[in-house]
Parts: sequence; structure tokens; C-alpha cells
Amino acid sequence: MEEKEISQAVIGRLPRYFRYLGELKDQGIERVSSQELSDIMKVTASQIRQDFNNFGGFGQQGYGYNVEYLFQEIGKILGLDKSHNLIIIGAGNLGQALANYGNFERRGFLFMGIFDKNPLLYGRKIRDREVQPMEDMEAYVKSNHIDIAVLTIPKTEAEAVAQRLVCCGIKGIWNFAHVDLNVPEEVQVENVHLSDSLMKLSYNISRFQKNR
Amino acid sequence: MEEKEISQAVIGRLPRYFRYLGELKDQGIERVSSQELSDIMKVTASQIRQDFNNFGGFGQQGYGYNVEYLFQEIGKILGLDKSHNLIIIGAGNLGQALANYGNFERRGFLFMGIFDKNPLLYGRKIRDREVQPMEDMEAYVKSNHIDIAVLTIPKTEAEAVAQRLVCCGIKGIWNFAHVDLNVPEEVQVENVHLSDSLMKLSYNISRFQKNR
DNA sequence: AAAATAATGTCAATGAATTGACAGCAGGTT
DNA sequence: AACCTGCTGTCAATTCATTGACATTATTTT
Repeated sequence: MEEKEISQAVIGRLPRYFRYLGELKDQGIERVSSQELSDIMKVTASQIRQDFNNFGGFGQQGYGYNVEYLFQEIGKILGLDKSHNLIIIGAGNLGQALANYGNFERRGFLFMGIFDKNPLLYGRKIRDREVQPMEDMEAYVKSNHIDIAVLTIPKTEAEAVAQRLVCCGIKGIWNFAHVDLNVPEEVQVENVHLSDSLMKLSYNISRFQKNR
Repeated sequence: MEEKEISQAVIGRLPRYFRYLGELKDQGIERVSSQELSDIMKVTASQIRQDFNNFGGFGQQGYGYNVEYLFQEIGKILGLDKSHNLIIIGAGNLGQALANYGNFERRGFLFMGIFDKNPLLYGRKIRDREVQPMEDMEAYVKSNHIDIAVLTIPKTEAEAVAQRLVCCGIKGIWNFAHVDLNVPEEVQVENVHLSDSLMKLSYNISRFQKNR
């Protein structure tokens, strides 16, 4: 069984396909061709076919793709057919906002707990879960099958906490701290560097001004 | 004056360079070679030199790069030498969290106001600014030189609001809504699709499980 | 002051990603 | 039932991005 590695460029596009297919599904549309998708999504039809084919061909010649089926399959590829338990580390503004943001549940990401090092927050209820002290993190991860930790803590603390999470067997870290984490390859890290994103926007604004 | 287009691949790496250079600067380090940076950042020295050279060569043969100078120059390229006024549209969890997150100010992004369509929130103070009604958005943008609008509203409303922002001359939109906005090319959009990011993490976790 | 060293800027080579082209098959039509 | 049309899967061509190599120049050492 030889599985070829799929490039992250392709993976990065899957959630967008997933989103558009979900919309088509909600509109009751049954079939779609790569050309139609191309028109809606503003990417080439060739790329769409190439991308889907990495996973073995979901379409039928002369017909196109079945929306419902393709949606399901991409969901499976993304691992959305299984649910993931997640905890949030850092009950600051961002941590609380993410905890309260209900939409992730829809895709099987279950909010299981939130931790902070500030004793003043202990016991405060956020989305029906009490803020727990950092010391209890490891035990909680182990006994509740936590897959994903969301890091919304200052960058100075992120690396140390990441190490502790690695030690208790976390599978993935969704990192909002402005620092690159150093973890073994069996732990997946997905960075959301908000200020990097804002700087890119700033660059593009400046560039456009100059080109006038 | 022929300015060649810089690829977004390069731009996407600039904030990371900027971050590492800032750290070196804070440590009081004066000079750095592409090889040293390569070791720290885990990218090839060749890429670093190639990237910097897109903007005209900041280094000196036999010496390397002056940290302070390079930091400044990358900041300028990213447009961080000028300040940007921003408003937040949507005073929900995420909107409030971003408003309260002070770190953007450090890079010249000034929080100037926050808007919501919910009358119950009008007047509530967030970071010393009262939540304003959506109707007042256009007037405020025009009279306060607002460059950037941060969209933290549901996807159903995002497109319409974006159109209104375009009409009153906004330069950039930092879009947290789960939808692709359709705006003219003179308006820059930077998307932060959190659920897409989470799905990528989910994929990488699943993939790793399977490969064992 | 000359020689040795260090490290850039840049060109060429390689590798990866995207696009274009089309054979071949399924579905629809006459 | 035969023909036509539509659209995938895939191969080849092209474009874009990354890496490697090195001539050149500044700095440091002797």
C-alpha cells in the first residue's frame, strides 16, 4: 500500500472546496462539473481535477461530480468524519472568544475545557466549563482523550507549555502565539499568526498606493 | 521606474523575517549573516538572500546584514513605517477580543472604533471606544481616515458590508468571515479563515495516524 | 600592504505547482 | 441502437519557486 504524499498546497485548498460544496449542497444542487466549480471559485478547472485526483477520482466522465458524495469524501480526507476533543490554553480575550465561538462544533471539534494560570479566573464559567488551573492540564489531557490544544497565551510561555503538551501525548497544536514552536514531528502544529496576516495586508495596501 | 512584481510567496515570509530580526535586535545583536539566520529560522541561506534581494540588497559582502537596518527596511517594505487606522465591524466575541488585543498598536495599527448592528451594544465601552451603530459606519470611515476594516460578522452579512466599505473608500479589509469577498482590485483583502486552518490541522493529524 | 577569509548578490540548475491538451468513457439524443 | 456531446482522468508543457554554485567584494589578519 503505497500512499503518495500530498502537497500542503493541495491540502490548503481542500477546506475551500469543502465550503463551496457545502453551499451547493444546501442549495439542493446534485451535480457539478469542474468547469462550473471553476467559474464559481475562480480557479482553473484543470487545477480542480488535478486536486481531486490526488485522492483517486471522485467524478464520472460525461457527468461530473456528485455534490453530496464529493462533500462527504473531502470531509473524510480532512478527518471531519471523526470528532476531535480540544482544550484552550489561555483564558484571555482570544481564548474566551474561541471558546464561545460555537461553529467549530458543527465540524466535530468539541470544546472540552479551558485553562489559565491566573487564579482569579479559576472557576469562572465559559461555555459551561470552568476555567482550570494550568497544573491540572496534563491530567485532564490524558484522562479525557484530548487531541488538540489551542494556544492563546503570550509567546514567552508558549514554548514551555507546548513541551508539556507534547509530553502528555497531544496530537495537534493550534498555535495563536507569535512564536514558532519546536515540537517532534509526531505532533502537528498549525500556526495562526494574526500579526503576520495583518502585515501582509499592510504590504498590499502600500504596494497598491505606490503603483498609482 | 520599472518595479517588478514581488510574489506573494516572498511577501508571506517577510513578517517572519521581521519577527526574528526584532528578536535579534532586542538581544543587542548587531550583525547577522544569511547562514546564521538560516540556522535559526530553518530555511535555506540561499532563500534568505534571494528574498532580500528582491528589494535591492541590504547586506554587504564579507560582513553580512546589519540587524537594525534590515529590521527597519523590512518594516518599511511592509508599510509599518506609516500608521494605519482601523475599525472593527462586529462587536461579538472575536471583534471584542481583537479590539482588546493591544499588540497591533505597537506596529502602527490604531484601533479607532467598533460597530455593531445590535442596539443593545450601542454605547458599551470597548477599549475606550463606544460601540456605534452600523448606520454610522460610512460617515465615520470618511471623516477619520480609516484605512482598514476588520470584519468579524457572520458570513451572511459580510458581502453586503464589504460593498458599503468599498463605496466609502476603504483601502483594506481584514476578513474573518467564512466567505470570499468580491471587491474591486483597488481594495486589498486578507482572509483569516479560522475553520480552514483548523481543518488543515485535522488533516495533518489524521494523516499522521494513518502513516503509523 | 598584501593575503586570507567571509559572506553577499546573482546566475544557472533543479524541483514543484499550475495550466493546457486530449484520449476515452458515460450519459443523453435522435 | 448508433451517434453525438460532455466531462473526467491523465500526460505533457509551461510557469513559478527553491536550491546550489561561484565570482566578486568587503573585512580582517598577518
